[in-house]
Amino acid sequence: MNVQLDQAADKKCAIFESTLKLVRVRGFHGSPMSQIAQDAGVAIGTIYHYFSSKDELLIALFDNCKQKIAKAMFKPAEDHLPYPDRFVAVWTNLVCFYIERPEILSFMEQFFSSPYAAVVYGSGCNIQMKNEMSNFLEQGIGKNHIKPLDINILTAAFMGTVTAAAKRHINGHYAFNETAMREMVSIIWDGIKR
Amino acid sequence: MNVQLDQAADKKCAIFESTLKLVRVRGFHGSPMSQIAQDAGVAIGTIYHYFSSKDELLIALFDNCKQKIAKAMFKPAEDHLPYPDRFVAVWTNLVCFYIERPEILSFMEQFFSSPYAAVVYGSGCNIQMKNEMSNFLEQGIGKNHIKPLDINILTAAFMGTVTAAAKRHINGHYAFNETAMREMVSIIWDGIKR
DNA sequence: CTGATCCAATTGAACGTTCATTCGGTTGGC
DNA sequence: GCCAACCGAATGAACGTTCAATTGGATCAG
Repeated sequence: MNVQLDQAADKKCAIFESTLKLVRVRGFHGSPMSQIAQDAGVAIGTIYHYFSSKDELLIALFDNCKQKIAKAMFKPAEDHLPYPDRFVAVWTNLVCFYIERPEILSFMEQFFSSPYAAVVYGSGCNIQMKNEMSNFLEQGIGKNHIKPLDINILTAAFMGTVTAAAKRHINGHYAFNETAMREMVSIIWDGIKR
Repeated sequence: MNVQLDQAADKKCAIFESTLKLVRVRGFHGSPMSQIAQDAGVAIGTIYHYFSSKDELLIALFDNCKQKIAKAMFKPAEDHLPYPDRFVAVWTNLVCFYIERPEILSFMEQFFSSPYAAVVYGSGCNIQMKNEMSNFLEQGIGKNHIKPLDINILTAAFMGTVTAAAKRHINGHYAFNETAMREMVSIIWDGIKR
């Protein structure tokens, strides 16, 4: 039973990874189910056993990525760092995660700037990540580390700089080493700190 | 002759606008040539008279958008504002432009996070916008208004905050009025100013 | 242990649809 | 009469999805 579940999880995982890989280089557009299946080493029918449609596969993959992102950002070991250090850590964690897994950044961006985004905005299913991020920033305001700006402004500044930095690194415009990342996170930290 | 050119320009323009409209709500994926033609009020064959393929249409549209963006950002009337004011103006101009024309933001984002981006990165065809933006920021460094950070870091911070703010406004998460925009541009300005 | 039964997991050929593109024909200004 | 602009039915390829058939592990009666 356990073995079966693991096999099923493995297959789902393989389908997810193949989808990420293909979507990054070919777009949603150029990633047919037939190629996803071939790349994942399963039959087309198997994908439809786990996901009722291509749309559902992409939405499930989106949820899966969201969880991975949240896990990569907030590490228990860093929970009790002084707030400014923790801010730098969380920002850097996310940039590093995106740099390590460019296909996830690409997928998330394509997803958000596509009609699928409506599915997510419409329902309340992105509450989890929003809350974790919002909580973190609100905590900073509450403890007087951050100016009392609207949470949306803070979130936009945070996420905007993260994705812009990661994209620039990935497309080869600029190598964001440790120094560059510290410089960049300093820009936003200097801008929002009390 | 002049009339003919105008008519041709009108048709190209109609095709561009229809493509933008459709791509925003349906994605590249769900924007068939047949629907673009119908929405633009031309025959499919007419599109192929102006563009040799769908790919070429999308790349031409990308270039067209890039020019519009550059024009919206840098207004001659603001050229001689004190640098800090001009910085705020340029940042705000771009956010406002994207908010007014969400289909252009959506198209650019989809374009950049799709395989088409490689076409653009590969050739040197985005030199113009890069230069205008780079010049502006380098000018700020040269005149001691901005910290001497790498131009890529500055550009990433600038563009990242712009797109994040515009996206948040467009998808209804938060209404970026004049006050909110000033608060947000202050974050990055405080972070990079000398 | 044996063999009967069951069903989730898996397969890929087949189906109908939709797409990008083509091309032979029409129009209208010069 | 010429040619660029324009048209849209026709074409063939590619796509998402279906489904009848197969496998193999789990369950259990005898």
